[in-house]
Amino acid sequence: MTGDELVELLAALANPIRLRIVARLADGRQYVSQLAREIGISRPLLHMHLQKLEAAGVVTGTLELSGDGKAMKYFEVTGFDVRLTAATLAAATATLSPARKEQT
Amino acid sequence: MTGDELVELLAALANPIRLRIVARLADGRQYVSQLAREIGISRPLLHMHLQKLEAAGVVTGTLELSGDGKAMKYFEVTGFDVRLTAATLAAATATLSPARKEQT
DNA sequence: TTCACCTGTAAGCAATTTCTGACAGGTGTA
DNA sequence: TACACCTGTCAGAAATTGCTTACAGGTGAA
Repeated sequence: MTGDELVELLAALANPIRLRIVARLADGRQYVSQLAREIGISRPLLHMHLQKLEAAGVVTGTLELSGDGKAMKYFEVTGFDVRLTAATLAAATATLSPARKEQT
Repeated sequence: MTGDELVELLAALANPIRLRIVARLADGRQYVSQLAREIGISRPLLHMHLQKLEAAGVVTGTLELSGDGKAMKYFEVTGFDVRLTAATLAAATATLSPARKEQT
């Protein structure tokens, strides 16, 4: 995992709502609308959070057609497992993309 | 570690500059001005980042008087060690402070 | 005194993140 | 047709974060 990917992962998890999403999905897969109801947030907001979690590789979504023909997008957690230590962070930092200042 | 503390820790580490700070300090303690020069950022900016890292418990700073009487603030990494898994996150999420909507 | 270091902080701006409300399209049932 | 579900997206407000510039005070040496 590169330093940039690690930053993205940490940023994705550094949010109470997104932690609740992960906690809920750790108990089993769920589709978007129902998940929004359970967590108590609006569907567009949940959509945004799920995008960040999926981009960071924390969850994955699959669009399925339920028995009665409705399109349902189910999300579930991936098997991520990351250890945070000064040493592991230092190793990841070595692969960070360079800081740019006046790079046009 | 409570859910709120975890969020603070993740937020503190979810930044390239702060990762570089941790990586540098993992090699040994250093004082603020020198650290700013080594990383290549301004001292006020470094000060702000160090505050976040210290608030999250990632680093600690001690103000010392060097031999020639100058006040130097040395920072070093703490021995943090956190594992990120759907299960560990779910456990921490259980202790999150409640989401407030219209709590005046 | 002046210079070179060290520390901290406040004001203001730019960029990003978070969130709401409104919209659009799909299927199946009454 | 109308309603109840499902999906997605966009525009704009609100809040937070990141960063720069400028300032303040300290010590020791020339």
